[in-house]
Amino acid sequence: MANIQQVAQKAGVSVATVSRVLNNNTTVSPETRLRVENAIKDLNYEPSMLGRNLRNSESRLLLVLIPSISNPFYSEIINGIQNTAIANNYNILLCETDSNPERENIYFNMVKNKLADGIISMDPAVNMQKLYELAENHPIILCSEYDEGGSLPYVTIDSELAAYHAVKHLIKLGHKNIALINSDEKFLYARQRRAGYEKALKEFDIPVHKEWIYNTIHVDFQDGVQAMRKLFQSNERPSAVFAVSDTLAIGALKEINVRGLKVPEDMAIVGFDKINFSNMTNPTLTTVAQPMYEMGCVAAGMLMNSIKGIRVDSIILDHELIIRESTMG
Amino acid sequence: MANIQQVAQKAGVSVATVSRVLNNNTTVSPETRLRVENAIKDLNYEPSMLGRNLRNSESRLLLVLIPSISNPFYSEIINGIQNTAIANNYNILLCETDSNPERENIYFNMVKNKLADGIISMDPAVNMQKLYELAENHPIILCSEYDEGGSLPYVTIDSELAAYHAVKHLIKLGHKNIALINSDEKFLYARQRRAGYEKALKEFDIPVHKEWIYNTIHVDFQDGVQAMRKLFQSNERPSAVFAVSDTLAIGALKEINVRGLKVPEDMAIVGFDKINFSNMTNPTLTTVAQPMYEMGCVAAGMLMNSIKGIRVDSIILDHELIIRESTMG
DNA sequence: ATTAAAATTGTAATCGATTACAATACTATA
DNA sequence: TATAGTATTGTAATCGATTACAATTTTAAT
Repeated sequence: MANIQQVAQKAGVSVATVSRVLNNNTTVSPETRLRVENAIKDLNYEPSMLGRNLRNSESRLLLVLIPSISNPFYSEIINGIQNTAIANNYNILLCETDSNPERENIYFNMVKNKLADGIISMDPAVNMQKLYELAENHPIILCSEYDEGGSLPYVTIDSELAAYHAVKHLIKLGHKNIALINSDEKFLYARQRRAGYEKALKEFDIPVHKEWIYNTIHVDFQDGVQAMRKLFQSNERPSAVFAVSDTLAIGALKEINVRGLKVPEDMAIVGFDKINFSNMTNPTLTTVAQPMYEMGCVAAGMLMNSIKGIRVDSIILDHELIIRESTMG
Repeated sequence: MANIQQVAQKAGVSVATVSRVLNNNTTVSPETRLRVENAIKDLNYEPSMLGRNLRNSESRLLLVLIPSISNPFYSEIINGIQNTAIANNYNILLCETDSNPERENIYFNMVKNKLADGIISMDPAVNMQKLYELAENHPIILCSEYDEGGSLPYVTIDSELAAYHAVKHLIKLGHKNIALINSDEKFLYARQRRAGYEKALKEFDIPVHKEWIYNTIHVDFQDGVQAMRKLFQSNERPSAVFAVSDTLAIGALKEINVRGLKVPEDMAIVGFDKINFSNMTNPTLTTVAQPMYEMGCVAAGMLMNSIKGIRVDSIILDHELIIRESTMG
């Protein structure tokens, strides 16, 4: 592997000139440029990022923290982040925390060790204290998740409003007995979605049934199944369910099907996230779409600005209710 | 941010000694070690990977090429790769090609630029010619996909045998009219799975119906739906379908449901891959499991060995038939 | 022809680590 | 005590780029 010295020698110039050609920023005479370019081709030279990064004190890598790679919710966000990053000569280091603090630590250290220039965190279970410590010296953006009243910049949607819209949609369809399958309310988004749920009910003078609110431990398919089982055990059976994630909704759907009931005739369902699979179920799932791709792009843009030293402000993006078969037959 | 010089000064030693403490390889006297460790703590020092990587001529990053992040098939493999990498002080650069040659080029350049130490490719549409060029100077492992008769080391399963087992399972259940939803046969795995399908039929003296073999363009849900529609148009309707991917199978399942038919009573289905969602459909999907996590671990191990200069041999792992509701009611 | 200004190129320091080799300090043995 | 052997530490080169500053060449204006 040739290095910049060898190119310089071959072209009969100094390394500075080669570097100038490489970064075509300062003036290099056309003839010299040509000589250098030929030398580069002849030697099959590729500049080493190791040298460049050390000199520039940057890795041009963005650390992206997600709880789990297999959660399809993050796919499109990651796409947006990655495309934006690449367009700006950055790349991403996708890291799965499994909500495991040790893992998290490894990743935080990567930033301290300059292996990454900044962080986009999408982990709702992230250790906020450590994140703030890190934020003193490194750019950090929260994506989808955020810290209410905190000082870390974020991109997200208005979860309360989105939940409100989802539940209102069910009410407009004539449903009064609407259950909520929520995740653990230690998560901000869970509290907000519950607030939106209750707000819609109150607006239409529908009392809130504690019995019809179920909190799951995780946000997996099986939790949805479990939740639905519980709801079937309640005294009066609800006629509709709002689940705060598609995966939960799909679990609920399965349990309803297993009992021989029809969606939406016997039980309507609304999910949340518009994951790919929500379109593949039978019936297809009504859900709330977050602008995931855009969210990823915005988050990446914010982080890169922050790295450049530009101050960034938090952004709240619009959601959209996607009405499909699970509520409209 | 403190650097190694400052630590050395604070501890009253040379940078060499600090480096020795950092890598605790050569002998450092206990007292000196303590002084250095204290200086490290006092200064909140974190070694820079930029300096280390340049000096060591390595990035300790493994490039992982996948066609699409949102394809759940890769999740577990990636998990395996990442865990193995981290355990060995490596990390992964997860790159989505979208089967786009330009994108691919960007990633290949990252290796040439020393931003990554090697490649694990899982992209069936990868440009083999370029991969071989790259392989002259950089370690490359193929995972799941491979190049028949080629010289690149790979980890995979025996696709033909797996397909054979899947179809045999259907035959043992009494099916004779078995359709095949295959992907584009430009892919090796597609040709192999077709071979397995035909082998099973021949073994039981069942003729191969051209009409019942459908090749999709992509491997998405909608392709499965389309394929099933076509199969419903054939003169004699098959009683079972073997789809070479779960996503296709789930598409087929949807189309069968839409027509008011029951799985497996009216039509049995076998998928391939055991993606997470294959367990969440109604009915749950009989499928062929590849040992994905293990495959990822093995691939990562092979790549790291290859980087170390150790010669590695290709490996074929075992598959497993997962019998669920879509064939057994 | 002279000279100031502009364009081009080179020299050498620098980023932050690792490590071969040299130098020094310590220990044990005769 | 002298000395060989071992343990510990330091010096300085090195990885491969970038860039401030200096030096040189070219251009243009008088």
